[in-house]
Amino acid sequence: VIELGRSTMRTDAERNRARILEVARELLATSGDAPMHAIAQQAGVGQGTLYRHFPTRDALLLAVYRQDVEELIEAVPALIAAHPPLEALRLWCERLASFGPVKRGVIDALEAATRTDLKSEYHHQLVSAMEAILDAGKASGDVRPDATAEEVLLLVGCLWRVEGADWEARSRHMAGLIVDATRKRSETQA
Amino acid sequence: VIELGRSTMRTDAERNRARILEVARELLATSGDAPMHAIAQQAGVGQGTLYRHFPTRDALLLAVYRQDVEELIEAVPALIAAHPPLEALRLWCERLASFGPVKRGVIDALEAATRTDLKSEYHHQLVSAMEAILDAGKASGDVRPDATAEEVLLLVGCLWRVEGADWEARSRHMAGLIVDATRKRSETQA
DNA sequence: ACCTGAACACCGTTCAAGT
DNA sequence: ACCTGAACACCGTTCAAGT
Repeated sequence: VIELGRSTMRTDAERNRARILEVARELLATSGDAPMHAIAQQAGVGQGTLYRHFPTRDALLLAVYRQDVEELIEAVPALIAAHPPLEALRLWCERLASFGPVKRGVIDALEAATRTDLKSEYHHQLVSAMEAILDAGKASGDVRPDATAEEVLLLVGCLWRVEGADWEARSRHMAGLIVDATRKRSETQA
Repeated sequence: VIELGRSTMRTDAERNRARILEVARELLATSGDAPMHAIAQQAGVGQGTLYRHFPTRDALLLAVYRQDVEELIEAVPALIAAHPPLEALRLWCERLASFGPVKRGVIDALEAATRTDLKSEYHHQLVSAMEAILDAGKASGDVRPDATAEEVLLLVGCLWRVEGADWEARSRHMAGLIVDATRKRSETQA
């Protein structure tokens, strides 16, 4: 049979997969390092089933946060269209930060994915998204021409690490610092 | 007997401790996640001895990189004395980056230490060191008054993550971005 | 006092046997 | 096809027995 992009999965398999993702998202949000066996048990499946759907721990983590990451990537064009570049960058940072410390696993998963296969699909997409923002800013003269997408992404990655009670206000403030780091400086530079 | 700060350790114990540190530094530089048992074996001691000297893996990591961290902290006063604040910050960033990707374990160890006991001795010292730089810059009017030591430290932490062939030039460039993020902006701000 | 190394607990991953 | 769960390999940590 020819494999279509569609679900050629058996119904029970599909249900299991969905249930695993649901449970994993729940457990990982609270404990962060929930063991695989606990996820399988809570989902009511054997460990083998878990590994059939997600061949490795990192694969599961990435799948759990895939939606968030994709949303982040897809949001970029609209942001660029609706706002001046630096404002778009700031809004994107805040959206990223808004996932909050609870979902800090996203970036860990991404980092892991980036490290294992250096040409990770998502890594490339994230770089492209950031490049779109920066290029718009360079065209309008708001963003310094020497800022690269990779390094700004690295800076933006810090937002996930903000902890504590007022993480929301503090990460917003840090987003401002990052935006200013990419801003083209006036001629009166030191 | 009264415990002095001095070495009341038996000579063999002291030699073991030194040898463990030496071997650990070596192994961790290459593999990064070298197992405890391998370190003990390579050092020629039992696992119990390893744990007698360093009660946990994090403790060992921190001890291995203690020298680097202390050097980083102690370098601050001289930098402030010899350079204008923003230049001091830049030089400090570069010194930090100069440890290179090989020793990336430093920050991992620090992060782990910070997470386990939130009032980690070194975390506090690092914040104080960064505050000294920023305060000097705020006094001279070069640094924006709203920049906090914690957030700048978070940004600086990204420097460790720079990888690839030309990591040296790229981390130097990122240090420039971070310095600009803390710079007080002229009145002609958007 | 300090050292040794077998043993424990735990976790990611695999696989023979089931349906 | 897909599922189950016992089993394997590995790693951090402990502890009874040695010197």
